[in-house]
Amino acid sequence: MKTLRLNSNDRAVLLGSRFFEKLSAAASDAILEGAVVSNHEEHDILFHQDEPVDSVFCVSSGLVRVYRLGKDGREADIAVFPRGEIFGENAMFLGNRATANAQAVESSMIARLDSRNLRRLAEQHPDIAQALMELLCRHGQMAEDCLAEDRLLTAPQRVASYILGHCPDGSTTFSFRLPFQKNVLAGKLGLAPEALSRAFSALRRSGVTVKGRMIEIHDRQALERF
Amino acid sequence: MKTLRLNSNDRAVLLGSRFFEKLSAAASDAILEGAVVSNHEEHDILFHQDEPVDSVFCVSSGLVRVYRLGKDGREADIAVFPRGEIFGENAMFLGNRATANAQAVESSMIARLDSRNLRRLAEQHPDIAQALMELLCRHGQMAEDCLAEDRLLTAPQRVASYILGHCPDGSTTFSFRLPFQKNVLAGKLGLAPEALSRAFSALRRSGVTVKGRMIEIHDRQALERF
DNA sequence: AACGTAAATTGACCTCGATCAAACAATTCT
DNA sequence: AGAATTGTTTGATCGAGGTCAATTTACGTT
Repeated sequence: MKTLRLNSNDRAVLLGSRFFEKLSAAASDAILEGAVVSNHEEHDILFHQDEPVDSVFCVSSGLVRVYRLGKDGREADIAVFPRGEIFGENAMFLGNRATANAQAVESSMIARLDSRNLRRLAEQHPDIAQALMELLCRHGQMAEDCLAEDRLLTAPQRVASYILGHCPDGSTTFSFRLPFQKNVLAGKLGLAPEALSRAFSALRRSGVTVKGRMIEIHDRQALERF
Repeated sequence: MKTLRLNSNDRAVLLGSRFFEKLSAAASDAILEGAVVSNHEEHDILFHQDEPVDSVFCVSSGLVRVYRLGKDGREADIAVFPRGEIFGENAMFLGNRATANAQAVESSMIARLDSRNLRRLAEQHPDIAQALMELLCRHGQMAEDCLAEDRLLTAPQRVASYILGHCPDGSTTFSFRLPFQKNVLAGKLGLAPEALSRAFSALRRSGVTVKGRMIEIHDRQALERF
């Protein structure tokens, strides 16, 4: 695993992300100043819960899973971050300790921004502070959404909700490719892989076709009713 | 329900809260400038999901439950806020729309801070922005903790974890009074009241005594092992 | 194309917690 | 105090989803 400065592709990915979109080029440059990027193989651990962490992380390519460990060794996914997403920012506000584990789900390029630098910039530039607040808020919302879905929806309903989240508003029929293995989707939805599989086959009766990673929806309404 | 300016007691409660603790008196005064407080009866709804909200809320006295509604009418608690806690700040960053419902669990005094004012202050004062970021982070963590516990722990384990959260570090034996009805605790832990009841009786075998709202722990280790 | 490995599916079983109903306890009200 | 209301516990039943084992399918490699 080598650590390098960002190349132009890394920069482009990060700058195109939600976090940077409202920031000026100058502000973005200041944040990325001194950032490094490193390559991680599938299953590599990026940080462990309770470990000191003095960076904020950003997925330049690949996929990262953030999860907690139960004392029996079972794992609970908190979030899954695809290319362009920032994660690990919580440690910045909690004594530089990670509150979860992070693992590369596939071979990934991970950028690291120095959190001291970011904190200093946030003090000086209200728009950076604002961007950070929006990031924290989005991540809080993600967790709340997840919690509410876990508590309110059955497995097939959660899967239906996930699919609908990928459906453009107007269309009644559409298809898309899962951005990761079903494995990972199951974890993200808080399900065992077997349960995800059964959920898909339950949805088949409502016009959902699954072939490998391809998902086809034939009747949006039926899904919404589910 | 009358709306008034804050009295000295309200101010004292808010200023003693986590959010204000690191802020200067001047900063706190500026935030509380124009704040109003109103009385709400048990079960009063403070705001509904998707409704426009242009305040940040603070519990001056009483108890507030934040929850989402499933389409079948079932409710899932996201968080419960006791006296001194701030809530509803998410709407500030999401187009002034509430992402959940909030309800007074008991007769409560609720302070309302103007969110435009707060946003403006955060732009001008880095320490206020910092306090907001810490608030957002704590609330995000709360949701993540909850999610992880839901996914990793059984009902009795969640209850044990809740009890241990109230146990001072050193002591092996101690007791405390539940800060709200079992009803509410059940919701907070994502359980039906019956399940909470059964969880308590399962813990009885591990040295937990429950009499009304009083909880007594006789063997901390046993609880931790559970 | 064929092989080997890893992922996904299916079936059988079992546990946990939701739900419904009823008994019981604790408050509040008169 | 006694009645009425509300909260809590207990019992019985049921269904959702976890786990384990056995296939089947998909995919990367040669």
